[in-house]
Amino acid sequence: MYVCGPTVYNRVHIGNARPVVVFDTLFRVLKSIYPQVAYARNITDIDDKIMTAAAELNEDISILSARYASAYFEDMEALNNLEPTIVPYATAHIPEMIVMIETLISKGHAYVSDGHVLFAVESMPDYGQLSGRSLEDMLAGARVEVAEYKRFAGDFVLWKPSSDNEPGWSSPWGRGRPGWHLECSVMAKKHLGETIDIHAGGQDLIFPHHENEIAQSCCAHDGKAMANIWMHNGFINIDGEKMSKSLGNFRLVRDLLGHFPGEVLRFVILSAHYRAEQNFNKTLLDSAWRSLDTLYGYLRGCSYVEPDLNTSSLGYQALLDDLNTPVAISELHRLAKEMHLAKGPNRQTLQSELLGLAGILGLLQNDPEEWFTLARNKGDLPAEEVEALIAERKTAKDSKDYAGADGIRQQLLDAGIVLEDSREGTTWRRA
RNA sequence: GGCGCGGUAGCAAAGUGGUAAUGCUGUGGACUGCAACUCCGCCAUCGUCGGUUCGAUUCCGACCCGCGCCUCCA
Repeated sequence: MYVCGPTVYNRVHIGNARPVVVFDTLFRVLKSIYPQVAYARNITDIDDKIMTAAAELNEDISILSARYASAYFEDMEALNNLEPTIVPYATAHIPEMIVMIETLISKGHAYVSDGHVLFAVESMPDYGQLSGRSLEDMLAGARVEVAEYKRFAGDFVLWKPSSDNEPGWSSPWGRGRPGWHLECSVMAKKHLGETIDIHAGGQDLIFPHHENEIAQSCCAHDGKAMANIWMHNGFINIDGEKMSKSLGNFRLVRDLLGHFPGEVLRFVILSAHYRAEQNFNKTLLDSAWRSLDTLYGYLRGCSYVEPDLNTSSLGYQALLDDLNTPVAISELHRLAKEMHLAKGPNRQTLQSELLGLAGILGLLQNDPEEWFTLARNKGDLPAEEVEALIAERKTAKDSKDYAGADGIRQQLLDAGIVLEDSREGTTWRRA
């Protein structure tokens, strides 16, 4: 499986996280079926946007891209995403890119023009198939001025020249850098082969990115399909509008993580079907958090059992059916409640089944006790102080001093602590 | 203009030709010293209008509304 990764020139937003979470879940599903799954997610570390950002900071592009690549890994890990099996970097594949360009030129699919190498889309009869566009459609909708070095308006760059102060690599066509689409074709081929099983990414990549990848790979490999299956996730909107810089409505993963556990973000993403558009807002995050609280609440106080995936369960079967995560999540609730009401050994069975399904979703990965009690912010009341006050309240309660007990409870509530009394004693959680 | 997606309860979100999962919220009750948690219950006829059908939210058509891509973009 190949998933198009980020261009590392700034912090990623929640929209960038959606394909990662969705296809990480698919990765987990695949691993539950196949002994070996090769999953590549690239890092695009050479691109004009990176060059612009580096120039603004007067910084070397390799330093800037390394910094944002590691920030990316950090953010993705916080969302419980597993490491892909392969993380290829574009700049580590320049020689292979040059080879592919040479192949395309020799087969008559690419031409050199004014220092550029361009892919001739007219040389490929099926061009546009993935996105359902004809060449005429593309010309009709063209909103950009056609660069004069192009033979045909739809032709795209495989290699472009770099000026002396721009990063570049020497090539048969002079010093330059690769076009964006080429990188993925080359990395997919090198690490996964000429025809891969699944190629995935955001919906917006269908055209032109994936269309162009297909053109490059297919033509370089004598017509072999690039991927057997293409999967595209829908967009995340903010208050009904697309996230964009001009609207200033970007939600960086990093910033959201300052207010919500990573698992809450993951839960939100998985609570909608991956192909559907999703509208992101605070209400959604809050209600996801409460849902997770409910699930962890059932688990709290249970002794640990090994997760055990029930492959015939409704939840797992739903995932096999085009990754129906909303149904899988609803099964999480069903299992948790059933477990809660179950008696005897049945309870452990249900618990391990619950954890097994949650594991495929990458949810419920925290220790239930810590989920409720771990301090999240600097000013949070330390657990020891909470415990001390609870003990104090118990003394008051035991002597029927309910006013005193309620005073302490209120004091804790003001500090963001909610108490829950039961026969076994008092537990607490951070609101 | 071309291509495409969607409109299901207050919010979110599955789903099916035979009267609609699940979560959050709200609400009635039980539990509790009071709460919180938990438990039992309640809250939708599926954008509009036609058609096909014994029967449609689910199929077909028209219309209305929202959105995306066609340019870098997850």
